[in-house]
Amino acid sequence: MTRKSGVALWRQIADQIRQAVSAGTLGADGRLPPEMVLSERFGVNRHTLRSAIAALVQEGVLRAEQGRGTFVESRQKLSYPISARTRFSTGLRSQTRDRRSILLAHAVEQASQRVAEGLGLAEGAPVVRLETLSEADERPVSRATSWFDAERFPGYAEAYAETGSITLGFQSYGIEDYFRKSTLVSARHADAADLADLKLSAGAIVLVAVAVNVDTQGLPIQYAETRFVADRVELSVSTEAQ
Amino acid sequence: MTRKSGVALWRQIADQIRQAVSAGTLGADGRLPPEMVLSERFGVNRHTLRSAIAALVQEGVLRAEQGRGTFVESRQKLSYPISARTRFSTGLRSQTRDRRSILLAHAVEQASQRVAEGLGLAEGAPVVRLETLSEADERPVSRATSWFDAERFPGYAEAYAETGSITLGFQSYGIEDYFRKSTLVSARHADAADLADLKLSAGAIVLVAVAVNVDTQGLPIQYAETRFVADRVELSVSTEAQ
DNA sequence: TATAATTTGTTCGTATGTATT
DNA sequence: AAATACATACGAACAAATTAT
Repeated sequence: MTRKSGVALWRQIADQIRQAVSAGTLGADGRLPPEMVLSERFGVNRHTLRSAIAALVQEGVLRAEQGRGTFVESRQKLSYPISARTRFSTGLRSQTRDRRSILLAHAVEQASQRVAEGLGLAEGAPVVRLETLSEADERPVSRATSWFDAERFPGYAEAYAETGSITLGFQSYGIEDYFRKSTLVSARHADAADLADLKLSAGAIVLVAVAVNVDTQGLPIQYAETRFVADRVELSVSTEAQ
Repeated sequence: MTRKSGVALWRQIADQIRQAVSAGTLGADGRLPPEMVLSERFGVNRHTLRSAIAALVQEGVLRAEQGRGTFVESRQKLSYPISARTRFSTGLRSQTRDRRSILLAHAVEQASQRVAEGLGLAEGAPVVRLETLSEADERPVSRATSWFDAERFPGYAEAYAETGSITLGFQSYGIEDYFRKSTLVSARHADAADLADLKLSAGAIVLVAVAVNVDTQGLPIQYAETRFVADRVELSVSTEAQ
């Protein structure tokens, strides 16, 4: 194993273990092999391997018990559906008990070129911006920034704050139904803000979904950029029966 | 900025710059501020900043010219459509001139539980495995592992090698049309094999798409796991008009 | 054209973190 | 626990290429 890549050896090993565990090629029975075995398998010193395990214990991926062994903390990935009927609030309801969204901040601002394009507005048009955080089982899952046309939805932030839901927020403006038009999915390292909001450690990955929702007439009503914690979430695209 | 996180300072800075550039908050005019300015802005020594820039130059994100400055190499992301009619070969045709797929290896093996489930076969049933690499403009874009029912498609690897296309390979078995049934999208750090095949540097991210294709009767005919270079690819999900 | 200013590239030295033995 | 080797980070100065005056 080489160093010099800018990533310490213990973190490289930690990443490999995290991945092998999630792929099921390591600790499939819930238990990791002894440190000596692992250190030989990865070709590193036991000290280095222990640093990696310590980091994963800190992250909540593993649990080490003196004299017994190291165990996998079961953490199934949340599967987030993406379809024409995608709703941010309903997608994960069945998979987790305690799920909630938190409104971190909101403001009225001028639409950037990107936002204006997504909402079909002129650049600089007034838009409402919502910053929200979603948690499942007491742990952060996603961090979203949404924009709405401020002329059509004045005070949308308040409507959202009262109802606690995007869908219910729209209902107070007479919108009974809406559809997901498009979703662009990419992935990148979490930035400083994401690291703080989503309580991640350096080097963590976020899945980024840029989505446009439209009303029944096909007019854009929401432009959103959601950052999902890649370790905890997968996106499920169903394309059958069209 | 802290060290000791297991990720070198220069790499943290590199990640920040890469992201700021792609977000347009840095080098929007195609030119980066001088090293002295950047090193002060990020609160690091000029050496450290230069290491970060060197890594991004190596990656192809930036270009440095002595005496002139450091410039942004425009590299638009390839947008890969995901829909019921998704074809691996046709998706990117319009966005790039030189695109090709390379068959790295193939074998007949016994279906693992995961593969068997995807193809609707019994665990241990014989399957054909294809290892392929896709390039666009001389650079690796994706690395895929595909499985096919060996009883229904004996010698599929040869059919693929001759035609150079999944779609044409199916045609030699009388399958004129097929559909993408489902796609699971996740993201992770590239593993050692991905780093080598996709010519990436440590810490790089891959978008993983696990897909099932079905024939017109709805029977699974292909189970595939594709790793896309996250820096170069975004997945585009269209969900309108259902 | 000549010179100064700007900007990237290189070379010292020193201190600390990381990994192995 | 200690010794050793390498990678990372900072500081200062100088060299080389380009641009502005």
